[in-house]
Parts: sequence; structure tokens; C-alpha cells
Amino acid sequence: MPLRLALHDRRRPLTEAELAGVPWLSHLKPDEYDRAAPELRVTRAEPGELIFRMGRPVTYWFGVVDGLLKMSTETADGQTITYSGLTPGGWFGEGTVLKREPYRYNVSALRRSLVAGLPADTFHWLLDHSIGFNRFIMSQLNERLGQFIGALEADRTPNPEQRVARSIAALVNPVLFPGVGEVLRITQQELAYLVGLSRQRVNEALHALAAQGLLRIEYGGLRILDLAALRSRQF
DNA sequence: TCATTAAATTGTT
DNA sequence: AACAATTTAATGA
Repeated sequence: MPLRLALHDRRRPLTEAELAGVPWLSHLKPDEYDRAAPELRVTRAEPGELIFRMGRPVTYWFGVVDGLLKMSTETADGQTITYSGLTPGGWFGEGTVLKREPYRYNVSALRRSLVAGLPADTFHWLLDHSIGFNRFIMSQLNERLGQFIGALEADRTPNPEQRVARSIAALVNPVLFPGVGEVLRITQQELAYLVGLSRQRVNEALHALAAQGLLRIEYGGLRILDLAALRSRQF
């Protein structure tokens, strides 16, 4: 039986390099680290695959080790609303884990990704025992609030250039996604899915932003040159 | 390591 | 949506 399970269960412990990319581990004291780190598991998600679905009970707190995920819901008439993209170093769903409520949105992979999970019980243990962990969660919640306000603002403008700029700024937020680095790995097609524009329109907007020196277009990614300007872009 | 080929991504209409 | 051009990844000598 255990052998059969192992064949279907793709979860495995994290490598040293992957553990180093988990931002909140560095906030823990040694005994807290020793308790939490062994509980972490990582799994591969193929494009379109759901990490979790709306209404399902919470089992894990999830984080992106590598790849690109999107957070979305569907309206009654089947239209998809994308709230946010999730890039490496980003951990999400803590609000839901905190309240032990069912998920209120879907998270799926936009491309082949590595997703880590911390069991909900371990999450609560850290919350009860670790001050460093609480600080991390607090800053996480605060930063995400700012991100959603930014998303609301961006949604109120029909200007594609501004919407694309805001989306990119959100994806490279160093607090929420510390693993991204100076080059955001994302194709123009993936960005188009996230922003809700056509690839052509995104391509056009990117060239406009590049011409203003805010970023540089590279094959399969974007080099961020001026994050502050991207974030505050007004028209 | 290099050359060839396939696949992915971008640029343009 | 379709197509061409460009870049990367994979393959095998």
C-alpha cells in the first residue's frame, strides 16, 4: 500500500537550495526551524493544474518555489476574474489558513511550477510559538492589502500601458515575492492572461514602457529597471 | 564542443 | 488569428 501511494504522490522534501528560497524560514529561531522545515513538501504543477479549488478545506499553506501561478475566481456565468499572479518566493492563502475556512478562490499554474506546502497544523503551531513568524505574516498581510488596492486602481483605467505597468510592479514586489530578482521570468502571453489583454496589446505596452527606460524586454522575461516608476505610473 | 533540428517566444500584419 | 523572425533547448556526432 505505501509503495502504491508513493507512485502517485509526487510530493517530496525540499532541497537545501529550495529551503534557502523560503523567505519566512529565516525569521525562525533554530528550534522553530527544526520543527517546521521537515514538514515542508514540494510538488510539481503542470500548466492549468489547480493547486487548490474554491470551497475545498484548507490543508496547507502554499508558496511558489519556481514558476508562475494565478489566483482567480469564476463568476456565475463562467467568466474568470484574475486577482493576482504569484511569483517565486511568494506564499499565499494565509488568511484562509488563519480562519480555517474553505478557500475562497482558485490557484492554478500558468506554467510548469514548483509549489511548496506547509501543513495547516504546523502553520498554527508557528503562529502560537514564533514571534518572527508572526512578524512575517503581519507584513505579508499588510503588503497584500496594498497590492489589492493597487489592483483596484489599475482596474479603473482602460489604459493598457498603465495596467501592464501595475501588473508587472505587483509581480516583482520584493516583500511578497522575494525570489523574483532583477529579471521577472514571464512570457508576454502569460502576462496577457494575467492582465486580461491580448498579447498584441501587451507587446505594444511593453515596448512603450521599455522606451521610457522602466524595463528591458528579454526573451522569456523582463528586466526591471525602475520599479518605483512602474508602481506609481499615472496618466 | 559544435552543428543541426525542434520548440518556444516575440514581432508584425 | 495567422505568419515570419528570432532565441533557446535538445540531440547526437
